[in-house]
Amino acid sequence: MRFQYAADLPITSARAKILDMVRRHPVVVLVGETGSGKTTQVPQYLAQELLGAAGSSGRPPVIGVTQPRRVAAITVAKRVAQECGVELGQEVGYAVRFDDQTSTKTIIKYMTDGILLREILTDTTLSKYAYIVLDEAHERTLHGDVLFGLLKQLRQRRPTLKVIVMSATLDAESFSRFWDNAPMGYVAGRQFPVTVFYTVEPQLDYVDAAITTVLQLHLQEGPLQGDMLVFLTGQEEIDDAKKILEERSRRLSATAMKLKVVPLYAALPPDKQMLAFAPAPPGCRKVILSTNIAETSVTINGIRYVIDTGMVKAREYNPNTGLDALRAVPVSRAQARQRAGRAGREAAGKCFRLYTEDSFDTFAQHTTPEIQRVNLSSVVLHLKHLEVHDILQFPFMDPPSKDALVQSLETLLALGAVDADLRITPLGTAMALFPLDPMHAKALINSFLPPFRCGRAMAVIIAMLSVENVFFTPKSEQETADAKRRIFASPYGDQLTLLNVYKAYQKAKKRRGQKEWAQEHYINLRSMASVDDVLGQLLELEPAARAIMQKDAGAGAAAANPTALAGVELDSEDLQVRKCLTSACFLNAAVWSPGDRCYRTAVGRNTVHVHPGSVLFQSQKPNCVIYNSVVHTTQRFMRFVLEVEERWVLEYGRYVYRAPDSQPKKKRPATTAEGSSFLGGVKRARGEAPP
DNA sequence: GAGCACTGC
Repeated sequence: MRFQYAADLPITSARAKILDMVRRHPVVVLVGETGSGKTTQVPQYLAQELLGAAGSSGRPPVIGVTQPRRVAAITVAKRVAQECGVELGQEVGYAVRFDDQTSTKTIIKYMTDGILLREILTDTTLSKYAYIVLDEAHERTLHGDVLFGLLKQLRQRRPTLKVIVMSATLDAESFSRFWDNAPMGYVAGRQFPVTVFYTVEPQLDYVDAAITTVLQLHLQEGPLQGDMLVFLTGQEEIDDAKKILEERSRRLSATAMKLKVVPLYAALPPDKQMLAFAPAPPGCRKVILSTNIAETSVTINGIRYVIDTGMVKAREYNPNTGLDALRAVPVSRAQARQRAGRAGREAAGKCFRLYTEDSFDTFAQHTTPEIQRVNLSSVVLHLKHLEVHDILQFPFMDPPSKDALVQSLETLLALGAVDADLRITPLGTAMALFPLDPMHAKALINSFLPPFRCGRAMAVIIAMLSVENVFFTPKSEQETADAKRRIFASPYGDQLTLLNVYKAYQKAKKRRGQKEWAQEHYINLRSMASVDDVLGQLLELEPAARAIMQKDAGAGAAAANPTALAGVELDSEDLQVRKCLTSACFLNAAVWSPGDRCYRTAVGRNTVHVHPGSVLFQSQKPNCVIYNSVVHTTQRFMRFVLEVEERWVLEYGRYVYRAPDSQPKKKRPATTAEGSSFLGGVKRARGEAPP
């Protein structure tokens, strides 16, 4: 393994200082701006340090470098392997879900933070690692923040483990504080200057303002001076803006350079996404209309102008209702700076902010860390599995609200993943094996056990639910797409429809016609391929989960499932699937309220509607449904809805819906203030915890 | 009566 000093990178001059800090301190915070080369170079410096010190026999210790995104882990590993003159997967490798390119020789291992989190489940002290480098820590991803707390605890048990936290933003003091005042090092970046302009007046219609700005700029700025990147909030907005922009640019004088407008958002199929990266045809300026996917996830060459509407669609989770909201909100100042930076990757650029400087000052300093915006039941189950019993005392850098933590414990208790003492149960241990939401993990485990026995179908459904964008619907062909897909529709709802789609996909694959099949039915083939990957992983993990369950049953524990609804030997697959899903998703039940023509959630009595994308949107509304998720946009919509029997919900959820009149409770109880009726209620059921 | 930011295991 040879090393190249990459003398032209800003970080090279700081090498000695960085190594000195790492030698003298257990934890170091490195601040390196975009283009500093820290991601590729620091792990190489550490590798030299290790190889220099080694009188090694046997397996060398590993430098683990985490990244928030798969593409980053893969591309950086490739580049570093090349710089070191080694074959990828030997001394330098990467590991992401479904793709592990490492070997026993691997010294530098790039990986997603989620991979390291799962490795801790099987190697709780991360014994093979000498260094853990947490890159892009400023992004504050859910997995990254959980790793922060776990590594801080782990360092007490394994003081020899060294941690390097790398961040791109200057305010790294908060990281240093979290890590007991760890020393900070700075590495200059290589970023061209970006001149920022604000509007003088606030803009009422930012989409219109964006379109006007694009056209004005296009006419004012010299010919072929670079492409434009416009940040908007979502698919619909982008498609609308594209149409208007194309219309108006057609009316430009014949002498003006042409505009090529390209949309960019995650739901776009890969071939259409590629158009945003292709250079504009000669004599043409490219305008990319993008969601915040262009903020961090992808880099487009040739951008000299950024137009920032200052808005983003952000997810907010309400622990009191258990429901998600997706709303367009102002960006944070850090986000706005990140967007502006996109204009200065190759040369000096300009950024036009469609808001006043005064309003910029009112934006939040940073985007709220993800851990404060999501349902934590999966994270809490993971921590319980790692024997972190007192979740409220876990060292979160920015702790989630107590309500959110308590609510996730209630969910786990209702599912039977923890017992009345909030200790993980065998079922919980089995659930934690799966990279799934706890409800899905429980549905999958149940499906392989009597009386359900629909494991294969359930694994397919859960795999289909855990990938995005199975259906691709261009706005102009919406009716054709809907009609083509109607053949998959199940009268019971979306989960069984997804099963039908997968069965049709498999048939098409058998006759090697899946490409045509996908095209004809407006289905994203790449999503179907990831369904196959997920399905394979679930089926691979399942025997271990079943072994835990059977061992527990053998030890004299209660039967895995209530038997009151048994007799399913004669049930059809549809019926088995519906009962099995209810046995795990009973908290996500909603009942039709004929008076006000909407559904009410069983927990919390919130008003919800069937999502327009559901097969049940147009049909007559069943009395009782379970849903996969609720998202609050213009209204609260249930996504993926399935008709079930109300009595199944009451039976499987009897520890939750245990009111004397056997009606679902009126309101999700406030567990913190008023004596925790739900939690307390289940506690009274001690000794007969839910299955 | 009419809609889905972005990651990741």
